[in-house]
Amino acid sequence: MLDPKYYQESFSELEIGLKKRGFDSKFVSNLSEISKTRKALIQEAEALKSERNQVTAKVAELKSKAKSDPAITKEADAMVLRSREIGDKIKIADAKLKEVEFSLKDLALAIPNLPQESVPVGADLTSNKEVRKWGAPGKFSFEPKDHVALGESLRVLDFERAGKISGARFSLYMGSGASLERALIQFMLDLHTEIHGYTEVIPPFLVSRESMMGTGQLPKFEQDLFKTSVADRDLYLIPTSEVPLTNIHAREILEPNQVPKYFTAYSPCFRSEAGSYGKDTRGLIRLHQFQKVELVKITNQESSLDELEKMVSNAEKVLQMLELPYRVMLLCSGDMGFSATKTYDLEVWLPSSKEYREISSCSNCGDFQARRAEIKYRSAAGEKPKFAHTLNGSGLAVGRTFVAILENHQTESGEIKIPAPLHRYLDGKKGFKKNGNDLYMTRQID
RNA sequence: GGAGAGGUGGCGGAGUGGUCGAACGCGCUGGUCUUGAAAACCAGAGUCCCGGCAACGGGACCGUGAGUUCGAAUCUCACCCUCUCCGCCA
Repeated sequence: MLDPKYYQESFSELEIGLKKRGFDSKFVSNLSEISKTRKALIQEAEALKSERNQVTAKVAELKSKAKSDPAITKEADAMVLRSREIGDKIKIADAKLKEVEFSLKDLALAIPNLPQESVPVGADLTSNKEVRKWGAPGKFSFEPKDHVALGESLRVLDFERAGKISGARFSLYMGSGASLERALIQFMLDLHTEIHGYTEVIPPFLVSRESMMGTGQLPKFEQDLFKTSVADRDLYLIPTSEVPLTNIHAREILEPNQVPKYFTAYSPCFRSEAGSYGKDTRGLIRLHQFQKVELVKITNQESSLDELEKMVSNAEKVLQMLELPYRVMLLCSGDMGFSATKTYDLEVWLPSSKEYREISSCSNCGDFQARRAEIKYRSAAGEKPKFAHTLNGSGLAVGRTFVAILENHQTESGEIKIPAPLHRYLDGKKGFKKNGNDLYMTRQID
């Protein structure tokens, strides 16, 4: 949610910002109209309430000294009648106000965050800017296979049987494949907690509608989510653990020494992928359920841009240690998610398709989510609370990291060379073989 | 699933129809005293909204929502949450 001052005072600013995100100006004029109506109704209702409060106080005073004095009793009765009249008017005014506030809130919740100054303006991904590149795509003396071919021949991925169990867009990791996925999770969590200073969390994977509102998945993107309705309860499967992590401090005021907060969590993520029929139907790239290690920060208003840079480098560190070539993209205004004010994507090199694919997305949401979820902090003891800034990023998408490792570290014989930082998690495990200082994932017998 | 108890300010805890944004205690902030600290004493301090350059004025908020009433923290109803006991369960 944006600062209401945008649609109460700074219409032009809002209009410019929303235009960058592809909204037309009719929306803004509608918003400012309703906002004016709201203010007028508040003033009307509050004037009435003020009057009633005065009358009511008078009634109390008269009654306390009335005893059986008929003159005073009569005056009090008159006051009661007057108050009743005002009360009726208040009811009408409040009802009107409530209606207007509902429609205002509806509109306000549908407005995306505005892009930060440094964000390039553009309608789609063609306007994204490459910020830097790390590593060079590997040279293969043979035709590199894609992860599906590799995974199936190694007997570590089984999409056919996953389909039998749950339908399209699900995966089954078997044996050393499952071990590798779990090792990646462990490696990422250890790196972020031990080196980067994040606190590990195991959050709920089902969340309330309110939490989804807080981070901006709802009300606009209901069709992207899986919902469960059991015993009169509506819960949503998390599309990312950004949702529970960011909501940890919802409706709280954090004290000065509590900010910034760094959280990391492993979680499965559930997405309906409605509207992406026919896109990435093969392999682990786009699934209804995938694993992710998430990074979330709750910061003060001054440092969030710096914190975003740090978060990006935290995610980059994972790719560097796993020796996976990647590039960093600064997303343009039209390609950013709903809640973001600035987003960097990390894209990893996939030799089979000879392209960079998104493996992490790190966003600064400014105070956009904090307004929705009511996350505040004091910059010093006794200071007025301010809205915090929230950031989130993948650190990394585990399934896609699995893909990148298979594809980038494959050998001619179809085995996978395991990067050194993963050895401590996999050395000696079934399905892996040692050769000198190197460790390889080998073909399994099924 | 069955039975019961309860949700009040940062915390503890009063308040059962009017002057209650809410006693009291702790904690917090500022001051006096002190070489400094502690103690003692004095003062202050919530959040949101509306108007105002501001000082300030007004409105709302005692789990949430509706209702009764001239007037609700207090009465009624619904919902949510927490806790205790029994049952079941990883």
